Order: sequence, then C-alpha cells, then structure tokens
Amino acid sequence: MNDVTERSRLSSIVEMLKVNTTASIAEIAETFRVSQMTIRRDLQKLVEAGQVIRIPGGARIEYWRGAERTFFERLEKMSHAKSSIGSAASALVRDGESVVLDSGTTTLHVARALRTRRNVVVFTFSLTVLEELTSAEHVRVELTGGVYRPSSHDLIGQAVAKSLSSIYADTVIFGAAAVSFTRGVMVHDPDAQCEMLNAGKRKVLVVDSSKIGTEATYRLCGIEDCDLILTDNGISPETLSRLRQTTQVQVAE
Amino acid sequence: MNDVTERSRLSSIVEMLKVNTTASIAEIAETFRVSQMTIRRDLQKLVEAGQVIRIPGGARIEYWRGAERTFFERLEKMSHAKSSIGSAASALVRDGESVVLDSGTTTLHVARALRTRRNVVVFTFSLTVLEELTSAEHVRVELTGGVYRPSSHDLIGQAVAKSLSSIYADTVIFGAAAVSFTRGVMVHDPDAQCEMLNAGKRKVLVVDSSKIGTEATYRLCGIEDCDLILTDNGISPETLSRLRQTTQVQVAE
DNA sequence: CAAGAAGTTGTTAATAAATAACAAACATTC
DNA sequence: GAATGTTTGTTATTTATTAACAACTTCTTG
Repeated sequence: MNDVTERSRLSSIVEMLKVNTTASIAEIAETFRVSQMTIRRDLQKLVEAGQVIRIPGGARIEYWRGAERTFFERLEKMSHAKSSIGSAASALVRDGESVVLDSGTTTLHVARALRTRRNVVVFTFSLTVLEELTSAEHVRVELTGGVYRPSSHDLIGQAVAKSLSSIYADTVIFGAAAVSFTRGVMVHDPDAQCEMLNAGKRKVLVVDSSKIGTEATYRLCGIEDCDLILTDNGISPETLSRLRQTTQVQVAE
Repeated sequence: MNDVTERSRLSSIVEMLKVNTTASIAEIAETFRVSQMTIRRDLQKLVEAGQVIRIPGGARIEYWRGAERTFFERLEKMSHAKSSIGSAASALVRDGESVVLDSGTTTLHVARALRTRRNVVVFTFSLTVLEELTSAEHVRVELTGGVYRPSSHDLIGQAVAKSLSSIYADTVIFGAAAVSFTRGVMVHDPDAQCEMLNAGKRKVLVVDSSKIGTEATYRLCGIEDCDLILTDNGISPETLSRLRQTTQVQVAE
C-alpha cells in the first residue's frame, strides 16, 4: 500500500477511504510511512478538492464528489437573493400538490424551502434536488430516468423526456441562464428542460435579477410562455415594468 | 430558535444543520444559550443516532442517513465472498456491453468491480450503484425513473418497470434474498426486480452461498430461468451438484 | 413530603488534535 | 551550480476534545 511516489499518495488516500469510509490520521500516516503533518496537509488538499470530509483525528470519504463541491461553491453566490426566491417559490406550492423541479442552483433553493412542506410530490431529474429532499419526511421525490451526468449531477437523455411526458404536475418550477426581451427565456443546454415545460399546468420561472436582460446560447421558450416569473429585488424598476407588459412578475424580498 | 425545553434541542440542532449543512460548536451553543460542553454531548448523541457527522470544532448533517450507514455495515459482512462474486460477475461483462444491475449489497460489489471496465453502460434503479460508479470515467450509468425509497436508497414504483420495459441489455445481474430448490429464486420485495428480468438477454444471479437452500417471502422466478448462478466457494458440493442439475453454476474463488 | 435515584448541565483540569512557523531535503529551471 | 519552488518533518502555540466532578433539576418511591 505504500507508494514510494509522492503525490499519488493523495489518490491512494482517497481509495483507502472509499473502502473504509473513515480513517484516522495516525493510521494513514503509518500506512504511507510519513509524518502525521504530511497527512494533515494532504487531507486539507483533499478537503479543498471536495474529495473528503475532515473529522476529528481523521477523515471520511465525501460522496458525490465534485458535485457536492460545486454545489456548495455555487450555493454561496447570490445566496440571499436565491434563497428568498426559493422561499417565495415554495410558498406558491400548496400542501398536497405536485411540482416539477428543474436542475440548477436557484431551483435547489426552492427544493430547500420545500422541505417544510407536507404531502408534496416533487418530480425532478436533478440528484442534488433529490439529496436536498431526502431528509424531508413528508416530501416524496420521484426521479425521472436518464443518463447520469457528473458535471451537473443530474440526468439527461431521451429517457428524461420520456419520463416527463407521462407526468402532469400542478406546477413546473424551472430556472434559466438568461432572460432576453428579444429572444425569450434562454439556457445553456436545451436538452434537459424542453420537455419539462409540458409536464405541468402552471409554469414558474425562477431567475435571479442579474440574469434578466442578458442572453445565452439556446432559446427555451418565450417570456409569454411563463405564467409567472419570480425574481429578487435587485431588478430595476424599468426592467420590471417592461417584463410586466408580457407576463406576471413577482419580486421576492 | 431557542427552545426553553431541554431535549427538543437535539432535533433543533438537526434542523439547524439541515439548513446550513455545517455549524460550529460555538455557534450552536450560542444559539441555544447553553455551554459548549452541552452541545458536545448533544452532538455525540446525534452521531450515535447517525444523524450528524462530527467535524473538527463543529458538526455537519449526515445525508443519506440510514442508507449509507446500513450500506457499509452490510458491506462488511461476507465481504470477501461477495467481492469475489463481484469480480467474477464483472469478468462476465465485456467492454462495450450493457448491463442491468439490481439494487443490493452483492450487486454493489459487482458495481465496484465494474469500475475498471471501459465503455460499459449500466442500467440501474439503485442510487448506491450510481454512487459507486460516478467516479468511474469510462462507465456510463443510466438510472431508471422512480420514487425514491430512503430505506434501501433506491427507486421503486411503476416508473421503474416502465423504464426497464424499454431496455434490452446484454446482461442482467441480479441478487436474491434466498434460493429455494422447491420455490425458486426468492426476494423480500417483489416490486422492483420483476421487470428487470425481461430487460436483458443473459440473466445472471449473484448470491452468496449462505442464501442457497433458504427461503424468503416472494418468488421472483424459477432457478431454471437463470442462465447462470454465480456464488462463492462456501457452497457445499451436494448443493452445488443439485443446483447444476437445473442450470449453469459458477463458483467464484 | 422528604430521601434518593437518575439525568442534565456547567466548570475545571488533563489530554489530544489542529495550526503556524521554521528549517531541511529534494527537484526544477535557467 | 545558484536560485526558485515544492515537499516534508520538527517544534511551539493555539484550539478542540475528553474526563471528572459538583451543582442542579426531575422523577420516583417509601
């Protein structure tokens, strides 16, 4: 188990933790015949890389590696705006209703806020949303089928579309990369979300104000196709009134 | 946030961690206006209950509660037998082929062994299998749809059957709770696995030797329906020859 | 109701772990 | 081969964890 090499030790530590889940620093140091200080430094690197969790005196493997990391990184950004959007979106859903939830950071905040709901069914192709809701006792999560995509920790492919085609929920809550007045609601990846819009009655777009008035690669739908746009109070009055000419807009505090 | 009550503090701490994911001891102690020592003791209780993970100076919510814990507990048991079965099953799969993988501990070892394969497509309804394979670069995982079931960390419901009905893989690798000579291959929960058997050409049953000759609640299929039974060398010669009268049996070393 | 048992909590002291700072060893680059 | 950067080990310092005890509450029981 002892690599004479220097830096492949890092991956060996990860492999070691994959097997045993946890290991103490003393244990790891002994395995590789190095000082505990070295292991401490290694573990710190692995923590930064999102590969392991530090526990007192040792370390533990981090599941959903990579995914978890970007999840938390991104969750930090704009988090106040997004969490207020999340709460507001959650308030639109009544107990007993069903919701289709998009993959993405803003919708993740919606998932977070939905945890306190009772008797709600959430359809999603995002594993992050699933994780967020597993600890919620009274929320049922139904995952669509699909091919796992590590980069965004969700499912894609025709199986997603197929699964969604047999669903008709009360509300669809989806995010966007940009909202353009001329080109409509835009996303970076058109595959996933397309079918989603037909999977429910009320279509709610959740998007932070910084994205309104910008553009992205693909057009998902028109602004008029959204029954409600939910954004934060960073939106300028002009933009808001212009948006309101087309559809209903709610500003979350 | 400060409960005057004593022990409901425990669940409040969990709630707090569900929101913020992590919290320091000082922070928690201040929130509840108690000493850090009290919080330390609380956290220790929660760690024992599997609700939180202890990190230096604080705590973190345990995701996949229950699932993760029992998963590793069970993984330990029989692990040599099961990992040899896993390697042998993995060897049956050629690079480029597709596999349907059941949920369960034995099949999890198969997943683990499949990580080194290239260009393999794995269909599964087990999130544990997905987790096991997310770090594998050259293995594509396709999840069926379904309702998330926390107890076994997998998906169930008619969506699973529906997803599987549109799949025809090269090999189906499935586990069982018991193999009875009179009643055939038996499981504890008939819902999940039924459709799976029709989702591929070659049907391989992976089962540790201790389960052969026992019985469980539901009959899944007959022994003759398996193209191959893969078990460990704990099987007795009599049982082995008796099984071989019905179908092909491979013993993993 | 008083005595006592069982449980919580806070304080203190002792131990263990984490951090920071520095110096030695090694590899790299120019 | 001198300069630079990286990795590692050692030490001292700070911080966190544990253990032990005393004060207090609560609940039981005679």
